[in-house]
Amino acid sequence: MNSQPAFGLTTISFVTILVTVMAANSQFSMAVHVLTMLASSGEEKMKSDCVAASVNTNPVVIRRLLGQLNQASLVISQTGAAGGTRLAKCPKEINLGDIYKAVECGEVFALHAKSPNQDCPVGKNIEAVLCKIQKEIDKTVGEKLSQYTLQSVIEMVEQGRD
Amino acid sequence: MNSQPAFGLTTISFVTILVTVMAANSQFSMAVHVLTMLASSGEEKMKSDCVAASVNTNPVVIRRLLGQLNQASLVISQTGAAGGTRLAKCPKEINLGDIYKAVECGEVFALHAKSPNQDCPVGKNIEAVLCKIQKEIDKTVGEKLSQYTLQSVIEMVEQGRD
DNA sequence: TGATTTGTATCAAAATAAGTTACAAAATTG
DNA sequence: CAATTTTGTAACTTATTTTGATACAAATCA
Repeated sequence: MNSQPAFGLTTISFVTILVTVMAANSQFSMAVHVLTMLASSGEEKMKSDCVAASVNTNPVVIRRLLGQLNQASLVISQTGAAGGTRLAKCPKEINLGDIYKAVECGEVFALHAKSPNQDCPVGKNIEAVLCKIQKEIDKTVGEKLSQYTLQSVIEMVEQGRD
Repeated sequence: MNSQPAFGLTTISFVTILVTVMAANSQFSMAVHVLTMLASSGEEKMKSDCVAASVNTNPVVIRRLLGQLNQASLVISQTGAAGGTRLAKCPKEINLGDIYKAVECGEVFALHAKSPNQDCPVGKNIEAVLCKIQKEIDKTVGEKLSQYTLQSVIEMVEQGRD
């Protein structure tokens, strides 16, 4: 009777290529923690076991994280006995923006899970608009995070000490 | 032999109080979509079925979302036959910062899942530091999002139309 | 050579997000 | 006022994402 018309159905195919990257959630926090630990150890290499004990997680979780930080050239690792990881640059030369980029798949909010109805004028165009906004917000977050160096984080951690 | 000392263990109890809030991920995107739909309908109330058809989801998902937007005084709903939802203010008076606040539990990155080791000088203090940074980043995101009004989103959606 | 440590694959578990069904309460319509 | 429609919510299921654990090869050192 007075029922509003639903839009026509659209069939959409997705081909999902799953690269098994490490998940991304509290990883930024963990990464900052890990790098702060490495900084506190100076030139000396740290083992994943020791870092894991501070972060309170499994050494493998730390090693996966270090893998990403390594790819971003923030740390240097060495295998074998007496192996371990140390910072690749000094704490003043690393900022939180670098870390965010290194670990995040990098979006503040997610776009629609399912594609909206393409037969609706709004549904057809909203995704592109949201995508544009998303990119801008992420850029803003990156810039803001870049204002903090790892050195400044270390100083804040030290001040908090009682 | 030369194994670095692990920090002592700390037992931490969690009491998780689960308020069944709607989850928070692509909800901001959905919320913007929903409000754009309502705006396009002007004074006239829209039904959750119709909005759901555009977003390509279940009407209940939309109603849950509308509940949050209602609490934030962004929309007005009416039950019963000939019921539905309309905007509570005009699109120029709603900005994306308002919407973000309304739907998000509101953090760009998560703090540690498990509390870090309190016997480690870094573990003991890193959370507070990250929390402070998190708050500042969220503030920045809110401010940036506030630069977009719903009206401006509508205009962008209209421009994308072919 | 033997011990140690990273790197990575694979599996398991937990947490989170999204979707569905069901139904009471509210409001309109005839 | 009875029938119909629509929101509001609870309860449940399913899917996806995130985290944690085990296992082991390759690298490195003493």
